[in-house]
Amino acid sequence: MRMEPKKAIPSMVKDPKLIEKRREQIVEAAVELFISKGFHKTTTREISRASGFSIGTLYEYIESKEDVLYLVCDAIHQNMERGLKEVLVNGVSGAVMLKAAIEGFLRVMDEMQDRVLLIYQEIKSLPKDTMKYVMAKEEEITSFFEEILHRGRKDGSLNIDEPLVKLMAHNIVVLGEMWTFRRWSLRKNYTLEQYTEIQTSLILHDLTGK
Amino acid sequence: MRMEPKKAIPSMVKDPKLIEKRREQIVEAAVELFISKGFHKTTTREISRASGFSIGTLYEYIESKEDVLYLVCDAIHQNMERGLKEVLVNGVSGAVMLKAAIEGFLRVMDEMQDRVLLIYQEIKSLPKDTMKYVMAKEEEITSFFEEILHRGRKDGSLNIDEPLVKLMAHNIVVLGEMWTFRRWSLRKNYTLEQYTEIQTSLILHDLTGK
Amino acid sequence: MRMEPKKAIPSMVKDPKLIEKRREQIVEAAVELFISKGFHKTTTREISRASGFSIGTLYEYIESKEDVLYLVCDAIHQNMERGLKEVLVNGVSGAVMLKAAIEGFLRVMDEMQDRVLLIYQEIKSLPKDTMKYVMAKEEEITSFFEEILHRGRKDGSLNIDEPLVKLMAHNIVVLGEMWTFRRWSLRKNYTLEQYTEIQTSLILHDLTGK
Amino acid sequence: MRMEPKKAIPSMVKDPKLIEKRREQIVEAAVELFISKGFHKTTTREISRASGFSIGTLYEYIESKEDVLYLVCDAIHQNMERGLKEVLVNGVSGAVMLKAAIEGFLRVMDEMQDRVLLIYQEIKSLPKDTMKYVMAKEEEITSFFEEILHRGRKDGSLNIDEPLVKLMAHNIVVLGEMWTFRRWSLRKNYTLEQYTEIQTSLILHDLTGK
DNA sequence: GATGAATGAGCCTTCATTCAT
DNA sequence: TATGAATGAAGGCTCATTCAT
Repeated sequence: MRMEPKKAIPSMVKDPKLIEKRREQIVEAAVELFISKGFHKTTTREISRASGFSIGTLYEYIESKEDVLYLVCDAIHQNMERGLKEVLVNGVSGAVMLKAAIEGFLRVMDEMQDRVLLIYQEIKSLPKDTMKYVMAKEEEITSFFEEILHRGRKDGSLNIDEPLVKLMAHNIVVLGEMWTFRRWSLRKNYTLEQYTEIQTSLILHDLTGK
Repeated sequence: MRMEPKKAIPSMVKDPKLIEKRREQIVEAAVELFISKGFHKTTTREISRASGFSIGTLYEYIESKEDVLYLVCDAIHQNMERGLKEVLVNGVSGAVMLKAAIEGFLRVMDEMQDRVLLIYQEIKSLPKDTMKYVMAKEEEITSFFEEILHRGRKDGSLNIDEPLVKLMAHNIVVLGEMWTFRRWSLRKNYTLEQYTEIQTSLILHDLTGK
Repeated sequence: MRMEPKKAIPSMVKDPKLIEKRREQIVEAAVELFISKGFHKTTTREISRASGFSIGTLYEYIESKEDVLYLVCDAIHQNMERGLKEVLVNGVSGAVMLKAAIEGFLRVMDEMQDRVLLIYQEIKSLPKDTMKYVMAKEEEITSFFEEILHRGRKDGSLNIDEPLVKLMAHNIVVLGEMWTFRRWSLRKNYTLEQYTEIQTSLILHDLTGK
Repeated sequence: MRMEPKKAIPSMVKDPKLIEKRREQIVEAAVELFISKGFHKTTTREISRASGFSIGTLYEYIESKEDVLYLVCDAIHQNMERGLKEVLVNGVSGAVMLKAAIEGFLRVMDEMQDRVLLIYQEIKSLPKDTMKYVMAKEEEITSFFEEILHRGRKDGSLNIDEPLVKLMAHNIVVLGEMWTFRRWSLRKNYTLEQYTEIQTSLILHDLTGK
């Protein structure tokens, strides 16, 4: 999984350690606020207050409110990536790996549902330019599954045509996202375990015939 | 497909015909604006101007900016419903009907992609109360596919367990939505026809074994 | 009691009977609204609705919202005058007449408290020009008591110097007004009868020594 | 004279000294504007401009336009209190004290006539809740005279029955207010000195027989 | 005469951002 | 580095008044 370049956000402060620390505070505060009130209804004052410092200080570490949104999206993606990497088991067939990856992915999506939803709903508020960085991350996650599918294709454990790989990877990712943004209905009818079990077996049925 | 009740938006104007006409103008203007700039960045003045009348007149037909968003969401859903209904063929098996419905649904989603996206991204800006009306519509669409699946189950043309019906309906709807909100990637790799063909065959493979 | 000239308010309508009728409707509706919400917070729409006709019709009988306020003030003053005139007894001494007049005046003020207050609080919203007409009415009421005092002075029943007459008249009128605009405190401690009794005896004590 | 609690108006600014200073500027500017144009016809922009800062800054020190009105009323009352306190002479009989108090009170009312009028005419524009604070001040002033009357009653210098005390205190206060809100007529006929002399002697005549 | 839809100036308030300390 | 007071453009909404029907 190749890492996408980050967007560099200028800061008035020199010390990189401090920048990192402060931005962590900002993100932690902002995530909660964005989730509960949305990006537009959250004020910079609220962000600075919840971050534990003044509005002036906030602007020492960012250049605009939208930077905070970028920082937040980026941090969320980082978390997702961490969760995905933990799931990877080596020395097994692509099929086995896929099953584990889907299960792990759905577990991560379940834990991060509010954050996933946040990205989906607020991404459009990013400047066109910045949005690309975030979309790239999204693509990265898709390619995570693409790679597993490829591996299974090569080792013969998965029965899938080349042109189908990309789409199937999308399907899997959407499976996870749908658990977050259709939760109002899905939760009423299925537990995470049930959901995982059914969706996994549908996918594997398609790809292995079993 | 049972119709959900609409939220009644009070108007200062008495003539219902006129209300309908003006609200159509409002919706037409607002959809474009919301799609291109987003709900929050669109001003009420812009809406009124694009609708062809003054800000005062706009407020004769709505009570708040959020009402416009509701009107827009409602109109979009109505269009979707119309599209879906046209697709229904009678006197055929559930399986055949499902295939046609998916194709038709994807066609509709493709035509309305911007609008579908709009609903997904701005729905959270609706007052909690109003949001329910819009979510109900969303559920309605899902149940459209649920009913087809049920019919196929009964006539034996579809092989699906009862508890799976709801989830499969969701899967199908998400299939359509994903064509709109992952278009940045899907379009690069698949045409609508390819997408339809692959997804339909995956679904039918799951449900008919063929 | 010489009548002050009224301000003439132009109307689009020719029939004077109709004008009078409509304006009565307007006043009746507006008084209630002004009392409960104040002049500024009452809209012309509300006035027309409460009057029983459309906003367009309202403006056939007035030229501005302030005209309504004038109409209202004028009607209230007319009522007060009517009340005062009823109180006048002839063929008695000035002292007896004064006692009766004060009692009657206080009764009228008690009955019309909300309206009296209304004039006091909203009079400043009248155009400078129009305000004069209303102030003149106020002066008229004062001179009502002035005349009684004069009569008592002449017939020897009241012991009062000429230059004191005007001030005493004012004092009496203010006595009545104070029952309306200090009611939040006076009502807690005195009934109208007690209030009347005390104030009357204070006045008469000053003017007759008894 | 027991002090009534003030209504606390939240401010975005932390420094209490600065808050006080800025609010003084606001009050100074707003009093003039309210007197000349009335509360409703004065805009917040005018207030901020006349205060010497921007509209944004104005709202750092208040939460709503009505807060300004409260601030203004409160400041006026404070001035009145200061004026009243200066008038108090100790070590004298209640009767002597009363005479001095009335004279002082009328002098204060004369100096502050526009402001007194302002309170009377705009108090109703305050939120019900806030109005109570202002009314309490009004009561406070009445009780200032009540106390003097009580003292005179106790030391035998004033001849007044207990139940009459409250009403007489009201009468005195109204005497002062009437000098402001009937000035259009009183000024034409009496100077402040004449007015004071006559009213004082009427009161004292009632209370001492002299 | 009556109606009521249309108008738009103008109001109060918010909030991202700056900059002197 | 940190602070927080100051700024003012901009936004949502109201309402007195007009005028075509």
